[in-house]
Amino acid sequence: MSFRVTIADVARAAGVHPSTVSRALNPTTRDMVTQAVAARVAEVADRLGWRPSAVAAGLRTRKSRTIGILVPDLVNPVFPPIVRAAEARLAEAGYVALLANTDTDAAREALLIERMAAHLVDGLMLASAASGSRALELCERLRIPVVLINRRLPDACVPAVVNDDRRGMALAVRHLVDLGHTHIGHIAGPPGVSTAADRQAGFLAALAAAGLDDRPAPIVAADAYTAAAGRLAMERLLATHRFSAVAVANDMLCLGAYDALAAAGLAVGTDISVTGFNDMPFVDRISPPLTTVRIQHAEMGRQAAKVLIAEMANGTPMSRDIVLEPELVVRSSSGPPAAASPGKPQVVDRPWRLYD
Amino acid sequence: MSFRVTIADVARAAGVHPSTVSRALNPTTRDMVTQAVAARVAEVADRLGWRPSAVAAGLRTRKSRTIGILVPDLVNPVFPPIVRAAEARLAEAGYVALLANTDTDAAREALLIERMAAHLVDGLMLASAASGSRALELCERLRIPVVLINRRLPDACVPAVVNDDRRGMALAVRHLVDLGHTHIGHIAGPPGVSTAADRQAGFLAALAAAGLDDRPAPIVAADAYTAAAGRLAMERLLATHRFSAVAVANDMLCLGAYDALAAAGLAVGTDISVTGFNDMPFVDRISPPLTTVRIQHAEMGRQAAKVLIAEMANGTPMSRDIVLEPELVVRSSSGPPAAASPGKPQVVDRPWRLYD
DNA sequence: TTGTACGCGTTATCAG
DNA sequence: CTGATAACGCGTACAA
Repeated sequence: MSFRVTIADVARAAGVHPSTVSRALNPTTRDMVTQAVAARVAEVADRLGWRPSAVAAGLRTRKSRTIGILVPDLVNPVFPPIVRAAEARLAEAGYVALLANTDTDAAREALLIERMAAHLVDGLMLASAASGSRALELCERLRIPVVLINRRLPDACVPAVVNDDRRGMALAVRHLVDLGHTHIGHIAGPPGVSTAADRQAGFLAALAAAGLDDRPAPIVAADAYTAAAGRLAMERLLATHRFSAVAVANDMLCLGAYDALAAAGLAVGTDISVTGFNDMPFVDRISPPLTTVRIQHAEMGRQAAKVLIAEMANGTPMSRDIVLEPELVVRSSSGPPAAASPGKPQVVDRPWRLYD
Repeated sequence: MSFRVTIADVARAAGVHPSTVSRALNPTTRDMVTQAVAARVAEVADRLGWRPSAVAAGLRTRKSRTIGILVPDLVNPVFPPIVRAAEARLAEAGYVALLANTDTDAAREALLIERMAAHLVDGLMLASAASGSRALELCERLRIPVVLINRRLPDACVPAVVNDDRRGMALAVRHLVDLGHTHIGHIAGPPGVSTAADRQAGFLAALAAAGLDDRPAPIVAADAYTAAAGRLAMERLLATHRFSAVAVANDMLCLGAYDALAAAGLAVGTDISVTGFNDMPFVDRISPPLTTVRIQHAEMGRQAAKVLIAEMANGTPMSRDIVLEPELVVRSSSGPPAAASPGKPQVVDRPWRLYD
């Protein structure tokens, strides 16, 4: 004997046909049935403890009220706030979230998408878009509505919820310029990722706007958005260039950059200024607290959910990306160039404490 | 026309009966058909691009190859590593993870469990167990295998994967004692949570073991495992007791405790020693780096997945909890009592810098 | 407004 | 070893 009570059980107990029960219990078709019947059916269903089977309904309707969320690595603190907000919004709308980590592995990503497709996800939120990925064509073939989070994809015709990365990085550079820095370096993100390209573009544009583009800017690209890559990048930057400030493409990279600077005996915020990007949780409590570009984590998750829900309703993807405005948060990792400190004379040719 | 290719399509193309296709394609029943048939069917299925429908299979088998993970709040950095590891292990076994945040709201928790039940989850990982929660009886009624993570529940007959919280806290206290502290306070976790009770018990036991139980220990319980609650708790502790060190029940609480100490003009690690619990990501980079009890985050997620998988296979819950051994990580937030510093004379009656 | 009949894609259970 | 048949639980044209 099964302990599951089905629509047929309710129908029997209420003395009506299963179809009627279905109509009475389904909010969208309730008005196809007499108020009286609806009430009685509802009462009986409740009494019997009936619970709709999302699986059976899904098989019939080809909709699972389920959406998948793919992140590269949940342990990266940028993602939890986004995922959390998205999940909350989706839950409100009656959806359940499937979560998976791709490890930025294209094969794994494809596998996960296939698996989620098998579970008939109604939509997919991709926070892991990279240029090499064939995720999008896969989703298109599978006819799964998609929304990109945090990253765009070149000439992709799927909606994306992103930050204004150019503007955000420009904010950081402008801040450094205002502090008096004239030799500003950049640690860029990994190639093939839109945030890396956009932030680097913003960096260069801001430098130009400040009239600081007379010489090539010191730029090193990190291999990945990890602390280890950040350390390596900063080490290379220190070994090959002179600068008094570095605008870094990502907070995670900053952690490694801090390590490299510490190892070189340089004090962050006084010897060398550092700015990050994301304002991920806890960078306000590291030492020194990081000046960074705050993105709207939660709003990003909410908007992504909203876009996806709309897309699933309309059946047609939104054409325009949603661009969120970033905001500069000034903390102690940035300050005036060392030689410009009160009491120290400004030396024109070499005004900064350097690693050489 | 539907773009979905079904078992019937494959059967037609391969010239066999749908049942045969099912058997040939299902790894567990493959040996019920001829090798030749299996191969041909597989080839045809592949050529046609057949993808199994987990939903249809689930309807029939009453198994969704899906498991739910409930956390209080994904933004709390303890959880991502656990969830990530669990998801990885589950994915290996072919499962998909449904993730949801309960906000430690019992009603919301119940709703989410019901919803997941509707999706026919094969199992549930609960990281949000609190004493008031009726989650467990709900799961039992719904006949959903459960594993508890990080927290136990009194007299619950479901398996749990937890830390040895008593031992962990004892490690921290012992460390403080070894440093020379004799007046050690405790900020406890919220009532009704097993980790709070166990860690407090460990604290008291360690104090007794050190012969420091001649007077009642300064203990304040926080309302929740949040930074805000930690700050409040530390403020109350400072206002009412004397101590040179505090063993705190949780890293999150420590963040707030740091704030309270800073506001009181006390330097963590020198004026007042602080130890945490969890070694959550980034507490090694806050200022000062936190001495804390490291739990095996990833292992906890892996074990939980393993237990659940076993439980689902056997149909019967494991009887014994899995207890993971914690480890003390000493950083700069703990040091000898201020008055014991080299050069400073030891004053018997009042050897600590205090907040009064 | 309600009942009839069937399909969604798969698998379990029989026969053969 | 393979084929036929019936379910799994629900939704929905269509008919009444």
